[in-house]
Amino acid sequence: MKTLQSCLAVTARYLATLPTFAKLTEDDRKLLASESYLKSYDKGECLFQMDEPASHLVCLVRGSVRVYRVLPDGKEKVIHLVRAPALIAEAPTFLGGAYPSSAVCTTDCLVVAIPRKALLGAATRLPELPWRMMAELFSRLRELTRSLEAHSQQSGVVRVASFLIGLGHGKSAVDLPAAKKDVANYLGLRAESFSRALSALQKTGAIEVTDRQILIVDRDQLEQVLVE
Amino acid sequence: MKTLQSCLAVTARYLATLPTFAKLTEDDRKLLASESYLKSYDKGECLFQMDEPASHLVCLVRGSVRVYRVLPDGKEKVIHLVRAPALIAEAPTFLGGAYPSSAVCTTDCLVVAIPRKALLGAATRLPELPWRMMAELFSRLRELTRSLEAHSQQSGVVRVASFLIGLGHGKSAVDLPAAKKDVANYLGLRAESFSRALSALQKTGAIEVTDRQILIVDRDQLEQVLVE
DNA sequence: CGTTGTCTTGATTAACCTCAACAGCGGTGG
DNA sequence: CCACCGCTGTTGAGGTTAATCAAGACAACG
Repeated sequence: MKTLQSCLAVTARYLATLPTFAKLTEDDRKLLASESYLKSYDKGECLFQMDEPASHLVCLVRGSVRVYRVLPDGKEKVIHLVRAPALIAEAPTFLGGAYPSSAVCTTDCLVVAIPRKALLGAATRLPELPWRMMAELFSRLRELTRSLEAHSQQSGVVRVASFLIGLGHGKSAVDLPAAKKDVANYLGLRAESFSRALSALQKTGAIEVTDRQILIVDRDQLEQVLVE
Repeated sequence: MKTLQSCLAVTARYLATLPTFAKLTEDDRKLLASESYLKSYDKGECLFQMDEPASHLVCLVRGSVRVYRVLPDGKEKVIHLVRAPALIAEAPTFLGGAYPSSAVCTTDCLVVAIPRKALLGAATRLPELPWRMMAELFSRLRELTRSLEAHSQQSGVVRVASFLIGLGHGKSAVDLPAAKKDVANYLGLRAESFSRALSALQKTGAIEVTDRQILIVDRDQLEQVLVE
């Protein structure tokens, strides 16, 4: 991790890429930026660990992050695969307490870290901020709900297909946001099963796989998998 | 559903049983109560349905509710099994939009329904209210996270055991909060598998099952199941 | 008394996990 | 430069879990 020296304007510009801060005035963002830190992380570095006090709100402005929990038996469960731009751990930072999960970079990352104190200050100055945070929380809640539905009702191949469709937002070439074993874990599969699911989809001609890059060759066919 | 006539004091008393409103002054609760409705529902009645506009916050003060989503293929997934006292659908009511799920009573229920308008009014009068809502949301988020962990990493029997342990809060006799098929669905199991899991636990002597009532005979043994 | 819905039990099947072996790749050090 | 290592990913064989299909017990109810 390296804390970067940077003028306020640059940090503020980074903040503007996040939906939560996009609608603030430039001055408000600069004020927030003046109390924050711009940091760069290498792939594999840890942003924070489960049970540490939530001292900073992580604004991921470049890169990808794996958010996971360690279970009593030592196994990991990947909860989110986050890609910039996104907020991480806004709830514990806002409400106080410890991070409920750990986060490590799956690529090199650029982060604006907003100290809890600064965030709370901004929240009293800017009454719309808590509402935006709440909306963020709510959409996170819905993501988890969908995830839960998928885990308990759909087969592995279906989960993989719907994950790929959601990943591209309509584009036909998508990069997996993390190593395959982590994507597999996120989808509730073993690495082996994920690998087999990808081969199966490739065999039907729906997709083509090249390392971490997936080409959606036949979207209709891929969507067909969902309803079977 | 029957809307009850009731003096403010009674409705306000009901509100006081909910942690979110417990710390308000009695006057604040009465003001909120004056804009709300006290309703009784029979078992099987519907509180609200997915995709309806979220017009009311449901404060469940007596009874149990099953919150579920209907998937594209028509199947249901039970998201929460709620027991009074509890709030239901606070996020969509607070933030606007539609209910993300449906809710039906699994027992006769008593509810204080707070219209969205009244809730927003109270939120501006009482600045701590949004924070409490947010905390509520956050704990919901954590519940879902745990649920997700359980679904993807633990076997059926383990999920059942840990559900039973959590249900009792230390008590040794617990009532299932819904029909077994709904509990099964909540745990990500078919009714048949849930039935078999209960028999298995009963056979080891950890629990005794009588209809919807579970007696935890040997808690140590039940907890032993979790780590195997 | 038939109907309906819930729950249980048994037999079979399919999905996924586990274990094991191996290929490819990047890094490290002789 | 090559040998070695650790890590990721793929593939195969075999085992286990839970879903599925089917049948029937039982209680609630009109």
